[in-house]
Parts: sequence; structure tokens; C-alpha cells
Amino acid sequence: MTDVAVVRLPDESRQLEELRRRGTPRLALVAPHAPPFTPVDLLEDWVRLPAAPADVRSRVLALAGRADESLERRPELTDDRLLRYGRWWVALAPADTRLMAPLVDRFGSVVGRNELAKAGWPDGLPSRNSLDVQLGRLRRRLKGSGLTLRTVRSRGCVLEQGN
Amino acid sequence: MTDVAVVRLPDESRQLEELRRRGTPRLALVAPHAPPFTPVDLLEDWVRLPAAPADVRSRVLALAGRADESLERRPELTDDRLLRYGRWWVALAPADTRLMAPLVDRFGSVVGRNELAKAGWPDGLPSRNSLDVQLGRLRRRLKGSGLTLRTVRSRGCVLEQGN
DNA sequence: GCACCCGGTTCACGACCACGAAACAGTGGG
DNA sequence: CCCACTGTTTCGTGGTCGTGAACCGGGTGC
Repeated sequence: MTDVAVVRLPDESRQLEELRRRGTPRLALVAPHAPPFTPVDLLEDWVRLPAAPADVRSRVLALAGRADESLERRPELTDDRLLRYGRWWVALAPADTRLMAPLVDRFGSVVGRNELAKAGWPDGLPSRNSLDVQLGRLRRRLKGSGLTLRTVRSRGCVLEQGN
Repeated sequence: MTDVAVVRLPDESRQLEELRRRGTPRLALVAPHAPPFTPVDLLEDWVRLPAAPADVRSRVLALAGRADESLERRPELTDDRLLRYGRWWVALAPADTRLMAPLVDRFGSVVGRNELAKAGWPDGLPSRNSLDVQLGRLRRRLKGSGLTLRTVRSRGCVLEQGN
């Protein structure tokens, strides 16, 4: 099960920023006289101090559950060449769609370069680095989607969750 | 903005059941010695009593915000050629209405160009880009509606929420 | 340590095409 | 007559995709 970070506010607001950036689920323990807290996303919750340990535990568990749910999301490639991920989506160019197909298909595991090349250009690569260039363009499209295209040196690529 | 119901636990658990069934966003005020609460969905939150009014208000607002986000409003096309979306509306010209019909019908997913052409001009397109022109005019009408007509290159259009 | 290469990333360019906006004209109804 | 509606053209803009080249970090051989 996913870990949930616990920070005290307002003392540890720097840590909170960092956790938000990394998308870690987080619980804020808010000092007695600090102003009420406003969560920025669904992976964030808060309690007013003093709080019973059982209450804190309960909220941590709830957050962990939510995080696990959101991990189960898989991207989907529609026949309209739309790449959907949660409520986010982009329209992909034809070449990007062909490239993306095996990556979505085997979401989370490595897809070899030769396989990618085959998928993108069934008649052979038009140029030496056209695969790399196209992968770069694909990466740019995924900005802000919550998806990342990581390369595994001399192996291939992985499509996975993350920024 | 959506209303949020507030119930006291464990006294009002029957009301809570009812609210859950209806999908109303709800905040539980949990009595000092009652066991911690476990929300069943994202439209539910809780606070341990005693709680500062400001804290309760903050959670109510957060819930209301979530509810609005998850709220799926759909546009509607009346038979007197009015396009309604929430409390906003416009009168559409006949051609715009024909074009809009399939877009409203399949709100949120892609409608192909040929299908749009068929819907707008059953006897065939009068000119090469009359579809594009008409789509542009349609777009202009949607200004300020909270609806957007996004184009998916060389595929078609999506009518969706957003500006 | 050094040169070198390999795998990968990023840029810029150019050709092509889809689409968008504006402008203009004909038409028909109030 | 005026105005909304609609067809038509033209031009600009921006997406697409191949291509060449610079660049960069990590090995590897010397």
C-alpha cells in the first residue's frame, strides 16, 4: 500500500510544497490556532490539532486508499486517435498514435526499440533518428497529463504514471 | 454552487444513509467519543467535534468545490432551436442547429467530419470548406457559454466543457 | 587521462496540408 | 428596406513529419 506523508503546519510548509510537487499523498496536521487548510487535490487531507491518534490513522488510511485507486488508472487509446488518461486527453497525430499503441498496450513495462520502430513505421524507418525524434515529440504531448515516457538505455521505453 | 449537507454522527446516521443514496455531498460532524469515520466516496468528509466554525466552513467549501467539479452538466438542444447549458442559452440558426445536434448527442466524444457534414447538409456539402466556416460561426456563438468546440485534426470535433 | 564512439536528446528547417478568420455576396423574411 | 442567414473565396496560421546537425553523458579502448 502507498505511503502517506504527514506534515505539521504551518512549520513544515516547505516539505508540503515538495510533497505536492512529487504527488505524494499527504496529511497536514494543522496547529491549533492556524487558519483552516484548503487541500489542493484529492491526495491531500488535514486535521486540526490536537487530534486523537485514531483519527489521524483513519485519515491516513483513507488517503492511502485513494492513492491506490488513482494508481490503477490506465491510459486508453481510442479509435479517434485520442489518448485518454483519467479526465485528461490529447489528440495524437497518426504517427504518434502508431507509436503509442504498443506503449499503452504494455503500460508500465518496457517496449523494445525495434518493436516501437515496427509499430511506427511498418515499412522500415525512414531515417536513422526518426524514432527518437518522434518519441521526443510524443513526450512533449504528454506534458501535464500525469504520464511519462521514460527511456531505458539500449532497451527501449516505458510509459508510466508520473511527471 | 452545490449545497453540502451536514449531519451529526452517530445520531443522524439514518440521514447520512439517505444523503449517500442521493449522492449529495455531505460533511459528518463526529461526536467526541465516537469512533473515527471512514468516508465512502469523494463527496464525503468529516470533522471531529468540537470543531471551530471556520474549520467546518472550510471543509464544506472544499466538498462543494469537488461536487461542482464532478458535476456532469450536459448541453441540451430544444425543439425550438435553443441550445441550453446550465442556465446559459442561445438561439441557434437552422444550419447551426443541424450541425450541433450530433455534437450535443455525443457530448464529450469525437464526431467525425463526414458525420458533421451529413448532419448539416444531408444533400451534400455545398462547398469545399463550408463545414469549417459554419463550425467557426458555431464557435462564435458558444462564446461565454462554458462550452468549447475543439477540433481533432483530420478527424472531427468534440463539444466539451471549458473555455 | 585521453580520445572516441554509442545511444539518445534537442534544435531548426522545409514541404505539405488542415483548419480558422475575415470579407463579400446573394437570398429571403419581417 | 434592413438584417439575419448562408454560400464562397482568399489568405494566414499552425500542426505534421521527414531530415540534418549539434550536443551530451556514459562507456570503452588506448
